[in-house]
Amino acid sequence: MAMKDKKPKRDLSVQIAEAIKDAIISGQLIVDERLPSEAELSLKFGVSRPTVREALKRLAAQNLIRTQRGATGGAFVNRIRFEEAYGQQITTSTLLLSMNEVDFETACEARFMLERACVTLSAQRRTDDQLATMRAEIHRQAQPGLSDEAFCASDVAFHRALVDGADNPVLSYQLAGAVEAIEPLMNMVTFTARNRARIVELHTQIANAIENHDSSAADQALADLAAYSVELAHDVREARQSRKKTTAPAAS
Amino acid sequence: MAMKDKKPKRDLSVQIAEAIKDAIISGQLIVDERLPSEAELSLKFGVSRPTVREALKRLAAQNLIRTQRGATGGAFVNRIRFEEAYGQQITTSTLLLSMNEVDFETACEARFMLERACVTLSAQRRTDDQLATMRAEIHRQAQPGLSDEAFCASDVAFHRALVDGADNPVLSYQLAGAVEAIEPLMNMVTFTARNRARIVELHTQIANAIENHDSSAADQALADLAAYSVELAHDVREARQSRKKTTAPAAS
DNA sequence: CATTTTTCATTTGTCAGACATTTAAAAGTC
DNA sequence: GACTTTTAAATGTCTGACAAATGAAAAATG
Repeated sequence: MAMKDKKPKRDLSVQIAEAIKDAIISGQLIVDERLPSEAELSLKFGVSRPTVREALKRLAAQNLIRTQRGATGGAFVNRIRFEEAYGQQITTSTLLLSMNEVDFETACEARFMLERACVTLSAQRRTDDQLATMRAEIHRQAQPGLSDEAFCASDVAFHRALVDGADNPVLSYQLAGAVEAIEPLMNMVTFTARNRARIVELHTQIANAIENHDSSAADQALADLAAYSVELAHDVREARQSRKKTTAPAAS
Repeated sequence: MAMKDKKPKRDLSVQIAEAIKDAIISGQLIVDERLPSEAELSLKFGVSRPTVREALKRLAAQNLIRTQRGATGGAFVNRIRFEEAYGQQITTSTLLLSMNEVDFETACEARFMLERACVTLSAQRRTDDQLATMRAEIHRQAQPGLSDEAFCASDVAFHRALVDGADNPVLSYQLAGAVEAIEPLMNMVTFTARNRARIVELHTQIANAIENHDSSAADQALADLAAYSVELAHDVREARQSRKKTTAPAAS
């Protein structure tokens, strides 16, 4: 006898949320279309209004619908925009990393490999405005009194401009998660003046290559930056481990 | 006077959900930690239990928590796993594409640029098992009686194996969205025998390059496949437009 | 008639209390 | 000790109600 191994008994609000979600994905419900009112949905699914509401809240949390109060209010199918999708992407990526499923090297490798996929296009398509942003961030990074957090934030802004230079929102969307999610890990690094000088140097190489529409030079500079980031993280980890040995010895 | 433009009045369940979410992201609540019961949360936030429940359902929809009934039950912080994150990623990517925010060329470009970021690593690290999977899918794709859907599914499986060859879960996670989300668009293409032969040929080139650990050859073959995909989609669009002209003439 | 104001019905947001169901631990039984 | 029963705690669901928002219709006003 075939067992239905996935559905011992699923919560009603989950079932309802999935039914509506499928209707949206399959196109039965189109963008900006109004769903039936909660009372109508209660009748339709044969459940109480709180249950329907929990289902709708699940969908709202995924940005699939928005709700509006008032006479002509209700729940409407949401057009998912990149801005909102960014947020979800960043949250998920951040948690995936912070929950120890991924070590720094792996995340860093993924981030730079993805970014290298962009620079080829960025070298071809970058606008003067995006280039100016990159230059401005480099200039900021070279200033002496900058805090580590501000340095990292500028680093993110630099790479954001670099990625946006590819002029492909799908790439920007994907990279947003990869670049920003790694920022907290980067923030644990204490950058020495020498580290910063090297990073600024590499950033300048990238900007120069982008300015000259030189894809391969940009790719090479980014590869160097990737290697240097891993190296830095490696040093940090070693320093931490030696500190650990000092505080908790006899771990052979 | 400075207006608080973002917070005219946010719903209580949203506020509570965000408070808990921040606690999770900031590490105040760690993985598998139990949240207070719904009754306790009601007291703590000064709201009713249904409101707390709606907040918890929002978090559950984002896979941030799971709930369990019974004496030792409650809401627990979820360890986000790649498998679950895949699902969200694919859903979001699919909707972003299907809601017309993105045209096929853009999505296709992003997908193949990202995939090219993987093949370098795949060429270095692929296991014999992954290579065998790729060969098997190629063999399936070459069979004559295959439906378009099955051909596309095999295409996805092939690229999935290719991506997994990079042995980097973060890359696999990112690519899963890009590759699978585009499948519905690919399914609209009716593949002729000649199309398939060309795709199989390119897949074989990729597999050969991966087998020989030849990164640049793999990259080149994938670039060719990208160009061919865009070409195919272009033909499909033209055919559709000419069909449109036939049914609605006088469009110059 | 045109315009402004008021009223009003609709819909979501929130609350209170209750019962059903599930689950594991505690108590009881052999 | 091993097994069964009871019990308490927690989520899941229901009912009914009121509050708040909001647009539209109705009424008042010029």
